Amino acid sequence: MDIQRNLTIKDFAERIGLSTASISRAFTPGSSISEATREKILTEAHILGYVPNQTARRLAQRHSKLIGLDYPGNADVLADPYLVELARGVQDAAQIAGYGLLLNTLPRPGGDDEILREWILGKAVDGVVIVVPLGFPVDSLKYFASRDIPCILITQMSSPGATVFPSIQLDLEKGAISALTHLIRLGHDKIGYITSNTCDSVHRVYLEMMRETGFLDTSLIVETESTTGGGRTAMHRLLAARIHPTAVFCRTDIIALGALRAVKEMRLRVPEDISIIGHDDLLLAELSDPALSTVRIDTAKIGRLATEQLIKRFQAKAEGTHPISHTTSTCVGTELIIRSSTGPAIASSAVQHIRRHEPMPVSVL
Amino acid sequence: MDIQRNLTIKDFAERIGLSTASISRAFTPGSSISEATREKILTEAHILGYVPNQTARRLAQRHSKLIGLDYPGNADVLADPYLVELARGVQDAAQIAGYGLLLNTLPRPGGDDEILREWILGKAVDGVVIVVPLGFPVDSLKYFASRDIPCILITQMSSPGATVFPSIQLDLEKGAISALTHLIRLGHDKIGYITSNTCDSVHRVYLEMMRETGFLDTSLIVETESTTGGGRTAMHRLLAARIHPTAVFCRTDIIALGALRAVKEMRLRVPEDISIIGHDDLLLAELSDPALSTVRIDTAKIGRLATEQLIKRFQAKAEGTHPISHTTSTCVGTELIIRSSTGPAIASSAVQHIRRHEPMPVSVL
DNA sequence: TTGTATGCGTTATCAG
DNA sequence: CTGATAACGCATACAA
Repeated sequence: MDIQRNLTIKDFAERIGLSTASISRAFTPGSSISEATREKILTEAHILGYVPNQTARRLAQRHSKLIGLDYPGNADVLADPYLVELARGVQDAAQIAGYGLLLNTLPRPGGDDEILREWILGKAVDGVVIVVPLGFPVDSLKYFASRDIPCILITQMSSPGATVFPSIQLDLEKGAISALTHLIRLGHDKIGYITSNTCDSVHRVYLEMMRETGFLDTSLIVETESTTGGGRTAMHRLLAARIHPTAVFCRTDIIALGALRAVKEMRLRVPEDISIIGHDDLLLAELSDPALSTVRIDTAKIGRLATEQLIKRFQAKAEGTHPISHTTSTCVGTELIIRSSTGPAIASSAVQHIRRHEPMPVSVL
Repeated sequence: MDIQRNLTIKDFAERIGLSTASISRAFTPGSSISEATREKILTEAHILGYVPNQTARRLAQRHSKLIGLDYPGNADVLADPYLVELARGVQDAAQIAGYGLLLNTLPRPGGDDEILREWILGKAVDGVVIVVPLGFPVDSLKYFASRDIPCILITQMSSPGATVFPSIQLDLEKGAISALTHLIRLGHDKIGYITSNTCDSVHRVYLEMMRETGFLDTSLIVETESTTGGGRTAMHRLLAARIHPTAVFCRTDIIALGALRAVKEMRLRVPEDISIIGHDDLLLAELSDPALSTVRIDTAKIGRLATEQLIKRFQAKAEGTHPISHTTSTCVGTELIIRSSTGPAIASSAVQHIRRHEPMPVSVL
């Protein structure tokens, strides 16, 4: 019993003496076909190795069963643990619903949204999850809003343009406030801030709280990219200054990990000499030494949520119903996680002048 | 100038007074069309928002421009940094070549290769990269070898079944030998081994070298899953024994990170009291404290290599030429990276009896 | 170089 | 419930 290499629905139908329509129906749940013939077709199919051609199916059904994940501005999605977490949530939800996930990880010649054009206008995907970095011109996406490929945005709360698409909004304010309050209560008054994003709500919260408490010192703010290298360099710069902070709030755990390393390189202790707190609560956060205090945000869940909502939308569309508003938005909050990298600011003023060694040699660049 | 929602090639052709064939040709590099008309068509298309329907294209061209990545046995691809690295390489190479990547991350009802069936028999993908864990019955994949969807295996050298498909073979022996030699030269004679895989070449090398040197003690071997939790538990078990190792070789960096944590929980120092060496050289390896000595393997490169070879194969097939042998296999080796988690076994015998404190409280379970 | 007509493998429509 | 046939949107001989 040899298996034909290219068994089409027509061949298969002839082989078992039925019409192509019946075959098709056997593979379509909920279609009018007797259980007996469906059973027969399915077993025969398994024996002969017939599986409906997915591409043909998608063309006829006018959907691709594919979802796109786009992160405008950040090309290296799989290099950023935060985005991997997010992608994981999206992938899981997509696959559970029977959808495949397409990633956009490389910048393309012809602009960032070249692939979005291809996806949406070319109907390569049924929907797109767009992770919008703050400061990104959401209006540039308006072009796509009029097409019939649904999109959902993952963005920060009070971000402009959330009216263009439905969105999952991250409410980072409370978490940021908790983190800073935590440091202030520990007695810190020189609180540094290392960030990869100077125009988000976390940054705003930092500025406001520092102003309110009178601790604001803009020389304690360093902008860098969200890599360990960036965090390390930034922290070294903070430590090199005459007045250096006794606590540092890092916008991402990745930055915090780099900062942690820099502190160790200067032979200072965390949290005795300097407290460090991160943001995101990556898996790594718990693993570092000392374990990182951070602001937890369930990234995978956000991805899952976005995807489920997206799928719900174009399934509703397929059924002709539009029960979900076009500009629905769901909010997801954050939560302070206190581990071991933050502590009281007792001896810090003394430390500041005493501890000044050569940095340790760094074996790996 | 309104943009029609569903602009098909036919509509578009009529709009600009040309045939559908010309439109099609304009979007097909290397087809016989005058540069003038192509130019015109492309600009008009951009204005009117016409992009060829990908699905229809794929059907007509009989390929999906999609590649599948399957990891039989491990469902949680995106939770394992090692596999993420691999996926990154695959994704990059795929996207550069204009292919999308489909991941299989969830176990499916009806067996592990259910989705492989769908992919290969349903021609949902043009090719599949299969990451074969050791011990996996490669023969179960033979069923797919006869189909015309090319597969490539990523597997360990001297793994059976590499003749079924072309493969990228990981040569882990030299790296393992280097790692163990490194520990032996440092004076260690009680070398533990924590692994997630008891039937691979690393394990074999460990056994052989321990036998040769007369250091073999099977009570120093612990099997666990490749998670930090697994590594931690395993290390605690080793430390609880009467005779505990002065150095431990961990099969993965993830395990090593967990082990490192366990050592710290017992208030022992790395590498003064216990040396730890990992395997894979994840990004995290360099970040840990102390930085992890490990066996480097360029995982992303392997993914890239596999994908490039896969794409080359079905492009050759499309052109009717078969320049690449069906059982080509490429070897990729490893390299020892010495950082700070390994050191001489000087005081270890003393330590063994002196240091026995209560374990530190563990804040996070 | 261009246009015409047929095929890609399935689904959906409409009779029976 | 089942079968014939027209879409689905594009690519590609083939003819012009």
